[in-house]
Amino acid sequence: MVRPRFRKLPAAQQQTIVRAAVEEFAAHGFHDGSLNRVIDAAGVSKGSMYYYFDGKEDLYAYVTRLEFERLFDEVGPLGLSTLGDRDAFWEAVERYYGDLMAAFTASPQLAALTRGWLAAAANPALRTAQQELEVLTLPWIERTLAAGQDVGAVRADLPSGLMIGVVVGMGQAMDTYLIAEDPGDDRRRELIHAFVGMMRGALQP
Amino acid sequence: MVRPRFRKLPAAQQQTIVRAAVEEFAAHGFHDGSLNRVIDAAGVSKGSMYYYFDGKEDLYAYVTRLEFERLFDEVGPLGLSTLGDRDAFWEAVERYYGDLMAAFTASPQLAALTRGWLAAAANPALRTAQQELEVLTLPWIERTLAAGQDVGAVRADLPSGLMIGVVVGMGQAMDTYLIAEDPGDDRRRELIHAFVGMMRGALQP
DNA sequence: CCGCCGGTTCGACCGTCAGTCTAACACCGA
DNA sequence: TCGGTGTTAGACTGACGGTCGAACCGGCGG
Repeated sequence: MVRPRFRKLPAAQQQTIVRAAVEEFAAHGFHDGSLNRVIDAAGVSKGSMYYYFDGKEDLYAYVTRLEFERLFDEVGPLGLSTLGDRDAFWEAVERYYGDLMAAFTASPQLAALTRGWLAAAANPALRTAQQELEVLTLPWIERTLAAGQDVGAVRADLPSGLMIGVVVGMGQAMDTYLIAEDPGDDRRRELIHAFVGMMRGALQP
Repeated sequence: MVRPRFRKLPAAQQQTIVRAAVEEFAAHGFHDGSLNRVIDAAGVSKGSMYYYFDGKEDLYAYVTRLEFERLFDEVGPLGLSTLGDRDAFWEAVERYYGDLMAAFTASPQLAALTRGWLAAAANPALRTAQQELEVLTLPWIERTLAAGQDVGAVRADLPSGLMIGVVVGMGQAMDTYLIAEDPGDDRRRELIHAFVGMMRGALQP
């Protein structure tokens, strides 16, 4: 866990460190990202870095969480309360997914960080960082699925753990495809529509 | 690429090295697996190892491919020619998936290696190993999807690259779930049935 | 028998990594 | 001025993947 000392640092210095770390991890992922390079880039000594953070994984979890929170703040919540029927639910999901993808294309660095996170999340070396971030994302997915079940848009006969896994796996595939192909706006909308259609096919009762 | 010299070694010594590498990578994955430990366990010098293989990634790709080929040989092909209608196609897929999962539970080491491979496949550091193995698996998935399209069981309005990605992503989620939960035989059959149902919902026209 | 040569084996060595540890520093109240 | 506390610096450790030149070995020509 990030030490409270770090939060007491002048905002500018916090920003310098966080920015250097985000840049490094977005460019090289967790494994190939170098803590030593972050230290050099941020102009801080190794001793200080270890005085602020428990280690590389801690720093990674911290900055990734920071960026994800920024993303979720920016995109805003999925308006779950106003949903009446199944179609409305899936339309809301599609809109939301489109917003997320737009945020990713607007910030390639965030997209790279997310891709790296998805790629590395299964690695046991990141177990604690993973748990820290899952606390942020999984309940969100779970709530969304539950809302879909409330309006009869999502099947309720399977363990939610399995459905969450499938949703994450499909989303990861879609993200990778969209980032790799980088289609125009129209084509992207089209692909997202088809993709949410696939998700609907997989999840509806 | 593995050097031809390695194949000229006495079979026993090849096996010693391959076995040590499989053990190491199955236990720790690619990143956290140590080439030095493989070298120690196999009782071969570092110079010789680098005389046989280009490096760690090369060794990993080689032994993983070996294990996958063994798996595919064991499970055998999906009988595509005899398929008449959609239901028969999806039943064949379900049978095949069940066989794969049975092979995994029979050989936890192979399951661990596969899991590690799926987890690490997205990492750019493994690009060449990834391509080497995709040559083995992707055409197989592609052919299966094409056979499904022939009998009208799989939609034909999406790029196959996207569908392959989605299938792999869903499969990965299912594998992870099954390995983590380790249900009994009946429950596993049940879950696989539901899972293939989800896949069908996602892929059918 | 020697000398040589290509294929093979060996392990010391290199740069880099994440992480540890101790000495020094800055500030503050007594 | 002195001790104490919070902070910074960077030398150091062991392990990593990878490189390299020396040594070794079997066979062949002289």
